Amino acid sequence: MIHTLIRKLSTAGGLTEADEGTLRRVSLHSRQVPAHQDLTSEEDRPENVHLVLSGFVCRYKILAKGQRHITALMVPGDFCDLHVAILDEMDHSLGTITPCTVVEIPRTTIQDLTENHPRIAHALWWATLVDEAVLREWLVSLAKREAAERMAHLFCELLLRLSVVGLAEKNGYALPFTQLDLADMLGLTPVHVNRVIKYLRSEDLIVLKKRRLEIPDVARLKTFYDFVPTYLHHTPRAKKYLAAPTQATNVSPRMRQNSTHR
Amino acid sequence: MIHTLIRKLSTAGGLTEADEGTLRRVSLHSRQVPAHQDLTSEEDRPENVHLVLSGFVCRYKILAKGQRHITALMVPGDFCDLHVAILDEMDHSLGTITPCTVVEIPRTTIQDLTENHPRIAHALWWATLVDEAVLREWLVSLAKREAAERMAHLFCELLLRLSVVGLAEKNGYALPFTQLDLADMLGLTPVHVNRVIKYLRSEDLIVLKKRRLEIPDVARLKTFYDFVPTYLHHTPRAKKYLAAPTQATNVSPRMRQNSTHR
DNA sequence: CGCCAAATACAACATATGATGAAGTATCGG
DNA sequence: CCGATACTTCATCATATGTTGTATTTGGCG
Repeated sequence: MIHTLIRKLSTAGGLTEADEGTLRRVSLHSRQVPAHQDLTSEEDRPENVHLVLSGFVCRYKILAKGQRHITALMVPGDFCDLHVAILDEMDHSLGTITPCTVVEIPRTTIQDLTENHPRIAHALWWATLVDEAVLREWLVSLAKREAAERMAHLFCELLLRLSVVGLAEKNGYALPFTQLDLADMLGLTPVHVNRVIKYLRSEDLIVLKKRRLEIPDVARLKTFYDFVPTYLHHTPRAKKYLAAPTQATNVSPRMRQNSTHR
Repeated sequence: MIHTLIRKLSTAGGLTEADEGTLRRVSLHSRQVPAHQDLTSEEDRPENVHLVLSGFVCRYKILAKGQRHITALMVPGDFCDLHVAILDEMDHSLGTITPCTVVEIPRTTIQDLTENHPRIAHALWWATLVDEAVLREWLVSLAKREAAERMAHLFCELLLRLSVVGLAEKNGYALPFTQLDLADMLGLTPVHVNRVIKYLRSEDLIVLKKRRLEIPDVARLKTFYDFVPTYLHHTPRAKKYLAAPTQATNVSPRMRQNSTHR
């Protein structure tokens, strides 16, 4: 189970076997959390860091009008809040989307890791920065990509991230989100999410049923929706999945944009 | 000049006079950079960290279609890339918006600071986390706030951030952006930025001329556009500026939204 | 098995924002 | 002081996405 963390951090660079042992030891005691439950909520001052071993966790904010927006997605192997202990209060919440297995690691343990295990410290730093890079990419998506592009982009990102921890096959993976969850990630209405899914299906760009996503031609999806995975900062090991585009067949121009300025 | 950094970091918590001296020494050698010039660009592997002493710097990405999106704004006292040395390559660029005074600090110096000056290290961590919090807030803005709200939110944020470093008066500050710059931050068209400015003016919410912004009634703007500054994690010292809402007068419903779901 | 709640699907209409183009108005170097 | 360039302003039209409401399907659970 903990393999996910180790697999992920290994892509960052060298961990020794001793390091891996340390990580295993630190995350022995996990607990199950049901779906739709908060791990921490706004204005908490959390003492523990959360590591996801299985399931999906999201970081979200609730606006004045009661709308939820999901600012980040944590998959197995991801830390949720490696950092936040430094700030006085949380400015967001963490909640499960699916049932999850989660490890709670005391701040002091993290401090020990960063002070006495330089390679682990470096790997944790790396993970934090990648998270931030993903956040920036989501920002750009919201700002400049239209709905279909945004959704395709998310699907490609997840394919890569899940591949790294062994949770995706060559062109498919379990996607346990409701359309409302997707709406709250993509900044769309549930209705429009439905429309876009319908469109992507009609173009044979995705097959989505029973909470499982298949991408028949990854390169095609990637090419047409401008997915450039550098921001994920993964090493070649993961790159084999979303490889160079084959020459792609065409996608009808509707639901795509070729405007010069947006 | 360097006071801006010290003022900002002091809001995070205690720096001793020795710490301040250290910071001053580290940032002695600044250089002038003209407007519209890159400090680093994508795919660089930068060796120096940039600290802004005067002027505005932005972090931006260029999309496949040539569009620019600005993901972050650095004002005097802000570091641009405290971190990025850990990743293999930059996934974005840094460019000046106005002429700037910038200090380039070698990575090794930063390492020394974080290893041998615990209070400074803590303050730098804090600054990094606040930057990330701002990024999340921008994400939410793009996802759920309509154009006018988004712009008002940005103006409020800048009032606070600039106040902290002594670059804003009680309800105004220099705003040296073109409408195109604003468009690239807010994820809007320049045309629409113009429309929104026109609207905010017509409601007497802002006075914007000669690259200077005045906010006649800060509380009113803040209230009607749902600005909650906790995400900036400023201590009471700064809070005096955007204080509790007085009872606010009304804003016409056009250009505002009261939908339940977006 | 069958019920109930939740999730999906779809249609019709409303609107915020984008696209384009063109006319004013600053700004700045020479 | 001039012209060139960039910026602002505005009008018109186009469209992606939101809104509302309802029907259908799915899935968990007694």
